Amino acid sequence: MTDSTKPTLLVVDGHSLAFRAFFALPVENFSTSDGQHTNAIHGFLSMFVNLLRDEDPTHVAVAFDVSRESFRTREYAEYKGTRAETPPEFKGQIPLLQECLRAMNVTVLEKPDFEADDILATLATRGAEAGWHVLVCSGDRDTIQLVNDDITLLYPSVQGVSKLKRYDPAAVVEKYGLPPEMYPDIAALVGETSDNLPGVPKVGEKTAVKWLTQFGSLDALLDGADTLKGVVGGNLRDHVEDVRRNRRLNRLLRDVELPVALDDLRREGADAQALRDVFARLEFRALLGRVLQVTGVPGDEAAAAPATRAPAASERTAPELASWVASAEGEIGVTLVTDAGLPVRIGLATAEEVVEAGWDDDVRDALADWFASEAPKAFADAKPQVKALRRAGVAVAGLAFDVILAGWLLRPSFPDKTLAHLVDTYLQEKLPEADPSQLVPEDEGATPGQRSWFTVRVAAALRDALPEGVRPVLSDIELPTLLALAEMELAGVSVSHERLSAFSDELGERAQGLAQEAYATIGHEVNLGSPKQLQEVLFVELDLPKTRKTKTGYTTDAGALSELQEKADHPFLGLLLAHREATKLKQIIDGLDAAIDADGRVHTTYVQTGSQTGRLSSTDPNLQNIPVRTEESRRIRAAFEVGAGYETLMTADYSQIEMRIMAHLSGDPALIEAFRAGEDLHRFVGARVFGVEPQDVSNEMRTKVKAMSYGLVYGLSAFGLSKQLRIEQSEAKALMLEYFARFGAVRDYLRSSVEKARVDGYTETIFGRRRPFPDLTSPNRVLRENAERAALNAPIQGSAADIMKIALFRVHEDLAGLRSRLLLQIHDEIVVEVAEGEWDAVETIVRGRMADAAELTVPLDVQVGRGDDWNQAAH
DNA sequence: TCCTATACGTA
DNA sequence: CGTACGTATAGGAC
Repeated sequence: MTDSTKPTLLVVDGHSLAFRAFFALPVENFSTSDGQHTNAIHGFLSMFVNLLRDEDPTHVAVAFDVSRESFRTREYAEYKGTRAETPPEFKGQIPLLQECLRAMNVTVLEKPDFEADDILATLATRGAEAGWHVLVCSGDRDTIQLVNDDITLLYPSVQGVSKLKRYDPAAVVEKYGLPPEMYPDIAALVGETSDNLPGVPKVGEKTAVKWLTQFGSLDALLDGADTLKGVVGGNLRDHVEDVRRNRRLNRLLRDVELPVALDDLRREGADAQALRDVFARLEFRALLGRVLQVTGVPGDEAAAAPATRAPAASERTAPELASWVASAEGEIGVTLVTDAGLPVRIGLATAEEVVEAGWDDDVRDALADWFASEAPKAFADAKPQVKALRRAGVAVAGLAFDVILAGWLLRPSFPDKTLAHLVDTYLQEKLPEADPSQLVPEDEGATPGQRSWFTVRVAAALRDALPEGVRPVLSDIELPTLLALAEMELAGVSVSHERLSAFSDELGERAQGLAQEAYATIGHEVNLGSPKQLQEVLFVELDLPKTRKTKTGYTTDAGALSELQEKADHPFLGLLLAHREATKLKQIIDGLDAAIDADGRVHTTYVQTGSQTGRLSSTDPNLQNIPVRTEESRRIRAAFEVGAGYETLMTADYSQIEMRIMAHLSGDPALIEAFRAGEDLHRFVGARVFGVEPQDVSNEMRTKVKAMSYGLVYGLSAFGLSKQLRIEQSEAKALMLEYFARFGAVRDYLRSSVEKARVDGYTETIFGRRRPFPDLTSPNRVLRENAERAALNAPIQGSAADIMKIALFRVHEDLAGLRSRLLLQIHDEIVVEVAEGEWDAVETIVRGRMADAAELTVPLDVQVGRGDDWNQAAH
């Protein structure tokens, strides 16, 4: 039927179809983990890819309304006046949808003062004039007027956006009894409630069609209105002007000036990288494949951007490498290929030249001095490479740049931390990567030397991209910290398998017993580790009161179970909680035990780019969440022992560092006084808030203000405070009011810091580390309020992280002449393994470097502990 | 074998 | 309806 030689143009009304999708898909099934709604985006894209697949257009455009205001509202202020306020959950999705479409390389059009349908009408008309097939996809009935032999309308049916009804001229005649160009005449007579265009009373589609058929045209009908009889005839005569106005307003403009020519709308392959990025943010997984399939321009490999051709790597001997690094100008990119943690090959590069060599003792000896020198070196993820060099006996200095760290500083929220991504983003080039699906790769990946070549060039681009104030965060905090972390990971911490396994066995037996007892109370066995099965037992079999809802039912978390015990105690609950506690501890112990290396030590990996605030994270295993709160759980910490050849462990932690930063940033005189006086913070605050003498602050008062103080840093609400303290919301509110009355500058600071972030688009720590917060201006309330709390916390948590990093690398540097060494960092605490006879020297260094890490208006208090194991050392 | 949801450990 | 993380398990999708 269709002439396949003709181009096919598809034009889509993005707004109206996304809006339909918004109501068609349940919002609770389509939102990201941080609360961004995505139902309209998902629904639209799903329909859109089906359209691309089924219709296979050669040219595509999607048009959007800019706002409600248009030339139509200027002519008739009530136009669309009855429409309810656009839901904010929908509004926020439009820019994201447009971002998706742009990533698909689909032309997105919008023009102030015009509606999307005018753009569709213009493009459709121009397409038809060019002799093309045109498909118009819109949820607005007014577009029926566009239908002719060349233009087909695809209109979403009542069932939803996935089913589109095709309107060609015959279909329009069949449905309305008149040709498409006369549809606006019908609409003008009947009126359009959704556009707030009243029609002629008592005139519906039937009457309108009858009249128009009878008179042949709307003009003829209006001219001959006098001849019509009855009430409806009178109504028409009374509303002639309304009809004329309706007809003027529902005529779509076909000559809107647009910044594109038809040829610009040619379909292109998607920008796969950009698409992956935005879909990752939207947490769309299944959709990615579908979109790539229809937009990938199958069979046309050239459509994918060709990988950048790096200079060929030149193989060098050890002496050649030594002279090459000695004579090379400027920064040298370094890439070390490692195997089992040891170097096997090295590639070096400047922006001009690439050299490589297999790693052997000669190469090591030839490069050792250069590595140990201040000669500037750039890496992509230096830490594992520095560790490999250290294992090979090579010292590293002159660490001038790490592109992965720099990329993270610029966009701490971005999950893809690879050189390939940075090459794409900052050089607009493609890093050659071997296709893992090819057995015999046609295009080889970049060699290590070539990766170094990309690294130095990305480093240059990132230096330009890093704001002035952020550069010192990289050079003066992150890079020195990296060297300290490499050594700490290599050192590891001695953990006693004996202590762990004894405890594990004990807990295993206890858990067994508790499980049996629990089964007895309900008369059958159940998997106590399965929330799903527990829900069945608790809320169906035992018919206990329902707890807080989750996606899949009702929560069985510890807090909810404790509350359940108060309401309707059942022996099963206590046994379940005890079982949970025992199995949780056992699980942590077994994981830790499995992580003990042949050297009897546990070597964690600190992920320097692992947080959005500047903190470190710790993995494989995570040593930053070893239990400490209960007496029993501290037996795990007791398994972390001083290693052979060392005298003791030292722990040093900052006390109340976040509140001190709060005092510094807010300049609150009362809070500053509290810290300068050096008394118990919560007692001091409690005295002020409750209007008593410090010695008269009761435990209850202290608990309350302590929760309040900590909560402040997280953006706690009266609701949250009341829940945590198990007090009435009104009491929590009163407590907050009293707190802020005494510490007003704290409130002022918190308010103004969020406001500043809203204006700037990011927050900043004391040392200039930034974190972007685009959601502070989101119309989506959940998203915006989440961003507000995170923005409140970021400068405080981030400044604390900065301070600890500065202290950490300075301690590391000062320990250089001693045998004692840093082992662990747990956010506000460090653990040092102290060698025989070095305690006093180490204590001086640690106390000094930690206290002096930052110059605040309040002192930084450091607590030091000593012991044979981590638990003892904590006291 | 993957991913998601739930639960829970730390600062 | 309190920020920042990592890990284990169950259970369903593939």
